[in-house]
Amino acid sequence: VATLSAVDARGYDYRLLAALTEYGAASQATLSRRTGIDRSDVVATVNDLVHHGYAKRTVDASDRRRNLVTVTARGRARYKRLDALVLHVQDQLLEALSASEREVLVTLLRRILEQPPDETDQ
Amino acid sequence: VATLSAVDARGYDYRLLAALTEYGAASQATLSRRTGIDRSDVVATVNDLVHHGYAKRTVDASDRRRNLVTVTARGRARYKRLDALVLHVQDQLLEALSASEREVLVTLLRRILEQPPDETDQ
DNA sequence: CTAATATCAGGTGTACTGAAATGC
DNA sequence: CGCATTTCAGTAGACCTGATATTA
Repeated sequence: VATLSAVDARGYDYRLLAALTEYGAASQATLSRRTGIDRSDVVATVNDLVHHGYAKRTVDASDRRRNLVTVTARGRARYKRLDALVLHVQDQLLEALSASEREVLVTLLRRILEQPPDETDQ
Repeated sequence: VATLSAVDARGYDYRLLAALTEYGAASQATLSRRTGIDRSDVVATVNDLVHHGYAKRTVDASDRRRNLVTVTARGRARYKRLDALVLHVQDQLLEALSASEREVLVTLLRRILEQPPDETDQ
């Protein structure tokens, strides 16, 4: 987090750029679903990415409601830079754990996250 | 988090009440250090606790800079209620893990947290 | 004078809600 | 018509940065 702000980026930027370069161009609603970022926040973040030249916004010809968001070459370079930073931070954070311990940790956390949400409140 | 808001409490309330009932009365600066909550936010949260009758604020006679914060009987009852809620939520969250798995998880996370912070930035 | 304390005013990133306009 | 998409305006809690006044 602090590392991202040092290069003037936020979590939303990184997550959107990651979705764009890993999964390809998509409409904003699709990006929202892929990243878990709220639609409203996708709008603001894409505004920012476009403004910095990291992405392009074009109307989808086959469905003119949609804005197709495409990553630019600059955006891809930006993502590579951010991703390297994030990986480096993760490595530092997990340096107290061995490789097999990290696997155990990920497995346990995944089990928690993949738990069906509780529906007791009704 | 959502559970706390259902009873009109926030994380800061819970953490301060916990520190007060577990460690006893203290000055606001001490509470800040014990809970990791910023001094500014301690002020606002104590305001709220006092307003609801969960805590008392009195000037420390031996050092008049200090405000001694004391938990009231109401505050202790409040904490018991919140603590029960939190424990229940934790249990739900971790229900996918066995008791020994939970121990492993806690051990791994503790190792990460007890890591000396990185001082690469100079 | 230096240091600690309490307080206030404000800013930021994350997350969400509600409503409007447009197009399928 | 219902439905999806985009956009804007606003709210909320967590977290943090100063600056100020008081007292040790």
